Amino acid sequence: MHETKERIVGATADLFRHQGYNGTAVKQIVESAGAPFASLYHFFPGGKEELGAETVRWSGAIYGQLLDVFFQGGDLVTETETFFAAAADTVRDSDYVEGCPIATVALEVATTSEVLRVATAEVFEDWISRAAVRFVDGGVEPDDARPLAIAIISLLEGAFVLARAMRDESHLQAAGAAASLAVRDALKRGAKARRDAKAARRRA
Amino acid sequence: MHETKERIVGATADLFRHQGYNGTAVKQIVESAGAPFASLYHFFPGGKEELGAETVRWSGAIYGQLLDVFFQGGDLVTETETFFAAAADTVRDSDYVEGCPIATVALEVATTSEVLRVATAEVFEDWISRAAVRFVDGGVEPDDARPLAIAIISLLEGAFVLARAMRDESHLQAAGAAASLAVRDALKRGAKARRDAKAARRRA
DNA sequence: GTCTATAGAAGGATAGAC
DNA sequence: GTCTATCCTTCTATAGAC
Repeated sequence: MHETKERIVGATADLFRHQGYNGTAVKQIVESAGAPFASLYHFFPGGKEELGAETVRWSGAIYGQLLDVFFQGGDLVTETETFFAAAADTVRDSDYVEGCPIATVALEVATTSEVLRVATAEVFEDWISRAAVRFVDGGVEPDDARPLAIAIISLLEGAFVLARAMRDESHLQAAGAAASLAVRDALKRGAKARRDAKAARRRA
Repeated sequence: MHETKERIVGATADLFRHQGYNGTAVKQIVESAGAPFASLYHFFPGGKEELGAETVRWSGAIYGQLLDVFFQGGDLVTETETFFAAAADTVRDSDYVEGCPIATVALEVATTSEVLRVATAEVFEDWISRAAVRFVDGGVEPDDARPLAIAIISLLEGAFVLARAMRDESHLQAAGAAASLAVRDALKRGAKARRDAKAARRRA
């Protein structure tokens, strides 16, 4: 990607995460990116909406990689707890400015811009299916993996809302405990399913 | 409350839930409320921000009553599942327009308006403590009640984000299942604590 | 690809009559 | 408390030179 274009997207991602889509002005973006105003419309002929969609997909991909960083096929329970602890640290250390780069925009545009809604939906779908794969690797039954991924991501997103509004990281800890419980439950079911399958094979 | 003022707040609440704070223009509000433009500044000398704060508190109180409707001291697990099922119905029946009236605004203003942030924080605190009381009534240990309430509300908020963005109610079902699990776990701990206390009394 | 300037619409807010 | 008109700012977007 062109250097200036990348700076613009990066600056936009920061601003979206802090203020959302409607709260971020195009002028503020180019200023923050140190980019010429005309460059924005050169790289994004579709204007703010096109830039917004690309930014959503870009930061969605960046954050999606975090799932790969935290879930590496070790103990799923520990990894889940570490994941939420890291989120708690981030939100606190940023003085409750940093949260999810997608959620604010997603809620703002869900009913007002189909282009942007689709972009946020694709990011969430990527996160969910990516997490589900990791969970299966970790011992969760395939049928349980997607609902579990949805629950984990919902807990994270919801806790970010509470934590940022109330300026209190403990919400992410409470959500992390619930996530840990959900993972343990899914692993228990996975272990039972494998035992049952083994017993069935023995009978056959 | 004065009739016109109430109409303005009600219309603002609808618009906030659908488009958020920054996405809603004051002109749109008075138009939607069928109210004279000047009335807005008569009732809310502080302008959009004051109106926004009052709207957040008003719809927060309305939605808080839903907790009392769904959690009436019956079986907590059933009540939790009914609560999430109702949320799923609402979001689907509204064609994924209706979600939480606070979350969008909360994320938008968390770092840009202290007045509005405090309003959203107070609503969330009300919801959490209100739910925690209900959970204790239902058999959850006092120390477990608040974290459980935070987890339940996080699940609901996060699932609303996913459901609206992806136009799929199943996320609320997955979140509801996790909520149900968390409640069952808390009830198990509550029952055990009561057994232990009983045994301790017997020994004494 | 970048510059300056500006159009044109929409935003929040106010004045002053009634 | 409500009416109409309007101010000023900010916003997105474009024009046209370089």
